[in-house]
Amino acid sequence: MRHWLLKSEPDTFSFDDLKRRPKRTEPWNGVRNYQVRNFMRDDMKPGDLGFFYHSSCPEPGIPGVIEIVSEARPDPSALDPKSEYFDPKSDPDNPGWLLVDVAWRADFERFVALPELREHPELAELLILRRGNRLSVTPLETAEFQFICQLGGIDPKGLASD
DNA sequence: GCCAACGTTGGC
DNA sequence: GCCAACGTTGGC
Repeated sequence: MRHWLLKSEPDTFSFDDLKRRPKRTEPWNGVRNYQVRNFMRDDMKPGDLGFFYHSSCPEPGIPGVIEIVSEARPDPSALDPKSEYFDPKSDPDNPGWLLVDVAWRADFERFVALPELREHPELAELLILRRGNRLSVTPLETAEFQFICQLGGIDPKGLASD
């Protein structure tokens, strides 16, 4: 199983918004970066666990755990002229942009803020902490995933057995 | 609001 | 294919 960190601006779509969705699931649309598209297409699998990350907000950090619940599939917003994610160059017969469905999985007992992530040598390689990192989806090592779960006050083994 | 970093665009 | 200009991201 792979692990992922998905950024979202909470003013636009927060972890609580995800939790309130029907089936607590949301299509992760609007990805318009090829590297992230390729992660979704080639590496993400249903059952993968990851974190929701709040960015561009007063308190950036991780509120909890999400699960990837679909294979990659075409992102309809790329073809919708009314969508803010509309891509006029998209071809309906050859969808270039993809999405996966993402489900709420668990709240952290404690919110793990960005400065706390930076404190730990175990997380030094975390892509999200790299200066200038702009990818909205980044992979995590299993050890990093488990470590951050513990910072959040939950047992990663409890997630695996489900 | 500032600014560093990086992806994309487009002229050549 | 190069690369400068431009736009966006995101922490501070």
